[in-house]
Amino acid sequence: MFSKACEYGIRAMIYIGQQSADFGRRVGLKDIAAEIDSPEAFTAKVLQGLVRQQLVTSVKGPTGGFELTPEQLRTVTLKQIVVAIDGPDILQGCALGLPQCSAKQPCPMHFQFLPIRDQLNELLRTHTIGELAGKVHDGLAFLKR
Amino acid sequence: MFSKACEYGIRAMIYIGQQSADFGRRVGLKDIAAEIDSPEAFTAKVLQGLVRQQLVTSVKGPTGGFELTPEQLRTVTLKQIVVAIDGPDILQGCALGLPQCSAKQPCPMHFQFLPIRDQLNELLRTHTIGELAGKVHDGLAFLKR
DNA sequence: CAAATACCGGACAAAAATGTCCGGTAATAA
DNA sequence: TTATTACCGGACATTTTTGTCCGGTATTTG
Repeated sequence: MFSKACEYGIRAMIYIGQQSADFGRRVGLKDIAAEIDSPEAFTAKVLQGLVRQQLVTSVKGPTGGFELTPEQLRTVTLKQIVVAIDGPDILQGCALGLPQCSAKQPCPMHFQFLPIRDQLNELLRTHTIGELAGKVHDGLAFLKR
Repeated sequence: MFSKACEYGIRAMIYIGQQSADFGRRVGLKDIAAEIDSPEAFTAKVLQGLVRQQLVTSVKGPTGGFELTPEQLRTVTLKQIVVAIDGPDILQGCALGLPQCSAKQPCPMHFQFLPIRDQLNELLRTHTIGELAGKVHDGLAFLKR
């Protein structure tokens, strides 16, 4: 479904979000990688990209690390993260890989897939990092194991 | 969503099915690759795997090629093809890549993703190659461009 | 200011996916 | 029987994804 990079990116963002929301605390790479069970250097690369797109904030030096501002917690959605890392293909590409697939020139699965993809779009569009972080805070969801 | 191998495999199967159903005609690799716009040698590899799993039938020599028996047309589903090529992960794996993700130990997206994945499962499980080939035959769907 | 910390960025490495080539084998047709 | 056809299988090549390493830079603390 999603690439490894995207899985790590989402998990990292939720963890950072949870720490920012609960304790107003920045978290370092080592901490993140340990908490979401991901390779540290690779996760760093993914987060660097998200920083460039301003979906998460980073601070260098001692006491530095990654954090989500209250606005980022409230406004950054799963969709933004997925598109930033994997591109828009999963949200709009043809299931059978046809370069041109539309209602006028559909692949054999087009009309069956459409509602499913629409729901996926809706799911990613309507869930913010802050909301998902809340579930982790409440012990209702987990980021590893 | 699906790998390239899987996209080619599904498209090839539908094309073979359409030719088998409409004309009782075997189709060769060159023909298939041209009709579904895929790399010939790579498509061969994918089909070889499907032959081994007996989802499609092949015959060597002159007048040889690939065909789908009436029974294969009626019984082979998209799900069988997808699982044969990409494995079962997309139908059961966690969206965030957690090795253990369940209702008891859910990832933050678990309960939102479940209905979408269930629908995908249902879609793949209930559509046969024969049915999809029929759409191509009727000019209601296409396999390239 | 100096030292330590932690992200940044680019180069590099390994693994997986994608794609190609070619000799071998089975089947058909003349 | 012999030549031809077309799939089979393995080796090989390329590209993409995944993952690592290390020096550079910005920031904080003493």
